[in-house]
Amino acid sequence: MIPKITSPETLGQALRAERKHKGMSQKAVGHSVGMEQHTISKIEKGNPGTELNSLFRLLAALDLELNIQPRQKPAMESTGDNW
Amino acid sequence: MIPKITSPETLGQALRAERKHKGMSQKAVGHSVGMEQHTISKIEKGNPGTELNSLFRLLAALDLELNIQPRQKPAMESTGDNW
DNA sequence: CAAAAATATACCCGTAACGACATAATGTCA
DNA sequence: TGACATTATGTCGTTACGGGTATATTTTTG
Repeated sequence: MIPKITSPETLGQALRAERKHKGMSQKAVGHSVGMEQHTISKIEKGNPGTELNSLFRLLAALDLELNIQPRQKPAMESTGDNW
Repeated sequence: MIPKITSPETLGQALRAERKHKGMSQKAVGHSVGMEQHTISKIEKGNPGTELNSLFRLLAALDLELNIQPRQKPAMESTGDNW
């Protein structure tokens, strides 16, 4: 359900989903672009200190590109809490 | 002409375009989210070491969100070349 | 269930981001 | 042209990334 990407956390979730969708492991993806497995792990977990450098290498590994767009509706949040 | 965003450089270009489009200065944008003007400058100039942290604060300042998508065609550039 | 694979953490180290502040280099406009 | 605004660049101190390596924890699969 395509999460809105507005934070390192949501970005990490989206990246993980894409990786899984391609059936690859963190190790495989990382090594394909010279990154350590633990770095991929941190990115997917939403590490806010991740560098663009790393982000774009990961995107390359997954054959993805980025886009920016106007923020959409606040869209009532999600992560499992059923208020 | 929406550049494909696949590197810190192209991301920086896109962000600068958006900021200009909104008629804001680096200082104004930065201060609105607690960032230094020189940090905005570096981001727009394509600093690969920029942290996601900073990126998302800037996106928030500009009221933008991110999206990931499959890489598009190598994209033979531009002006109507019908090849 | 056990064994194997995948992911999350941890530590050390070299490097660099960012805030804070300052200044130089450009750009804009009357 | 000069005054002002904007953007680029610099230093210092604090903090943390990411590579490298190792290990713990979780998930998958037979």
